[in-house]
Amino acid sequence: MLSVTEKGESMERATIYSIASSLGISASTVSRAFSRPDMVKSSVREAVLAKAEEVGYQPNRAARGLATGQTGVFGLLIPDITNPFFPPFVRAVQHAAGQYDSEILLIDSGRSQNAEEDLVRRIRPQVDGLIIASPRLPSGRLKKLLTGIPSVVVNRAVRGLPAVLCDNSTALRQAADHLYQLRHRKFALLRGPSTAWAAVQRARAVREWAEGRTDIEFTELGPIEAQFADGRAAATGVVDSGATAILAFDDLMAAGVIAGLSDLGETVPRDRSIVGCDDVLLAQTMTPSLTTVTAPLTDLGQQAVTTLRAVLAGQPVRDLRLQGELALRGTVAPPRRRRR
Amino acid sequence: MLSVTEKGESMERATIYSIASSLGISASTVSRAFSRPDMVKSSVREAVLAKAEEVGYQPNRAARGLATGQTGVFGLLIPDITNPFFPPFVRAVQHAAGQYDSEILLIDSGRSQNAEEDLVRRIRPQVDGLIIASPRLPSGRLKKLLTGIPSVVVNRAVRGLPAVLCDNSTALRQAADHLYQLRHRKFALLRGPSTAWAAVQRARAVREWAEGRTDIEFTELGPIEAQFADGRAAATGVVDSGATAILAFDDLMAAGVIAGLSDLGETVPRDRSIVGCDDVLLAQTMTPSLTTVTAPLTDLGQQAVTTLRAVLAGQPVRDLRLQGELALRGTVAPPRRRRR
DNA sequence: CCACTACTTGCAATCGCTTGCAGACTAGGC
DNA sequence: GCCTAGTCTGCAAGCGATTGCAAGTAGTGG
Repeated sequence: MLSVTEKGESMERATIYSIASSLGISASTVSRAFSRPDMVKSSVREAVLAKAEEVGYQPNRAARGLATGQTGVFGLLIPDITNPFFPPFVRAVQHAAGQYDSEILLIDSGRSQNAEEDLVRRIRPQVDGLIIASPRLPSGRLKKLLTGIPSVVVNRAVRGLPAVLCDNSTALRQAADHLYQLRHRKFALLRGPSTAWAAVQRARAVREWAEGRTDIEFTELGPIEAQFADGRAAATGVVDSGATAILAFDDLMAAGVIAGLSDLGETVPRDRSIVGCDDVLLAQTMTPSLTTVTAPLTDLGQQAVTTLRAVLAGQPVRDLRLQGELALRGTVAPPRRRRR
Repeated sequence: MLSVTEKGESMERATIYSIASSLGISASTVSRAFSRPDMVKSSVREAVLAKAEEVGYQPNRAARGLATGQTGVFGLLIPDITNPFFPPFVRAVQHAAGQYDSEILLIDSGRSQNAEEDLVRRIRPQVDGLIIASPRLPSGRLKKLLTGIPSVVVNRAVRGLPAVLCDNSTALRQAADHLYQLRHRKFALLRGPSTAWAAVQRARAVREWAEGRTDIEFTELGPIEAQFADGRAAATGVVDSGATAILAFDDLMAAGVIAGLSDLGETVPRDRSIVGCDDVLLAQTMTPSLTTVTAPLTDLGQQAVTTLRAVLAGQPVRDLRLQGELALRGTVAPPRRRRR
């Protein structure tokens, strides 16, 4: 009789009640054995834990969530998982969250501002907090959207919102210096999308560098969407500008430009030099590999989680600014002597 | 007094009760207005919906989950989000799930078998079903792991588990034919990791193709991990084999081989031809672009969700087998006449 | 030997939504 | 005008955890 009951119970998902009754104690004690171990006599606690292990008990998150108002889930909103910038970041976030027994709800907005708004609203009630990477929304709308939900913004600075940023202006200037020292004098900057914060920052860094010198030609092209195809299409503009040194908004765009130049019969770095930004997988796997400015994607992800947890704990948080570094690789060379 | 109460309530998150009381009806009716609209008189339903809109009501998922046993979340387990094969797939899954008002819990196992087991166990209680892509676990363990949770396996066939597969054997043979017609006679096959189902399938397809002919040399190399670095390291083996036509397990490996060949002073496709598999972003963005066999990643993702829903609905499901296609691009050319 | 902490435990309410059941109300058929 | 069959609606009991409060136990000092 008893064995039947036991068997029947073990078929069902175990609950604190099933554990409690099989141990002859109350459910509250079982609950506390997990959530407030120090409140429970150690012998009892061990018995509970052992039993839980035995029957494969796992707390019901929905029930806990209902009682505590916490879901144990973080939302992660990114504009385009297909952009190789994000996968390493997503992985880092996921791993970091896992350390704290939290899971990640992944949302891809497809680079659409409206989707960003809709999706945030949709997942808001299901998550404890939100990590939103490279949002495209104007600051005002973004801020309004994010009020009421603990969140941290990655790769974008918005006054009043906790941020984790990547600052590559120094490295970008180093890249320009490097090209300059190789005797490049004609530079082209390919700007990224105007709604992308990083694009503005990077453009500014390079522009400031350029403004300091009188012995160079400097052309700005764009805004250009951070996609391969757009980069490829931009190649003609680069050729028209006569620039021999190209600073692309990101690696994907750089790869596009290289392809576009190839369409026009040119080879990198023989005919022109180019440097990208972010050091995505692409940059390392293309041949020749791409000279670029690295982004500490893994740190970025970890810090995003750390910061979000601080926000959730009500601790004061300061914006974090991680540095990119110049990675010298195969797409930069001295300019070719040109027929004139 | 009343206004104070109202204000206080509107500050809080709205519930079916707050809506019910402000409308003078019962909470059940409000609940039904959402979950079983046809059971509610249309005038009432509209009033409820209007009020809900007004106060920004969103059902509490935890509460619903507790009552129904459904979370509205699908788990998506992949071995390595960093592998460019997966992002488009993940996006497709996420979008498809969104259509049904479900979200995606993303988990990256880091290509570890043990992690696969641990992570599945960890998220199992939090999701309605599981989509598990390219699992590395042996069939037996996998099957046991997945009993009790509705799941669909992608890119791996396991008897008794619903699967969504990508069959590229035909396209792979076409690729081999194409190389043959260009007069290649020395082939190398770079096998993928032995725990990867796709690797076994692809190797078999190519091997069968090769076994049919007596006028070729055919070398198998591997197993090789599907990473850039491993492909790069494999280049020397390729050169040693003397093969001029290379069939790589996937695009990432192919890119690695190209880089490795470049290290050895060779150029693709001048010195050797190579074809990859999957048509990941990488394949399209490298210069020259990679001849490869496409994988219908978007369809794969959608079908995975469709299949999972069928499983959840208790409908019978049949394994789905989508076809890859040969994409001719820039890394294949006739073999160079070699000094002898 | 009793009162007084300090620990442990159990009771019971609560989180917000779903749903079986029963009652109320409406409308059509005779 | 009465009965029957629908339609709608509300009541109340869950779902499985958490947690404030009170009761019980034990250890300590007077």
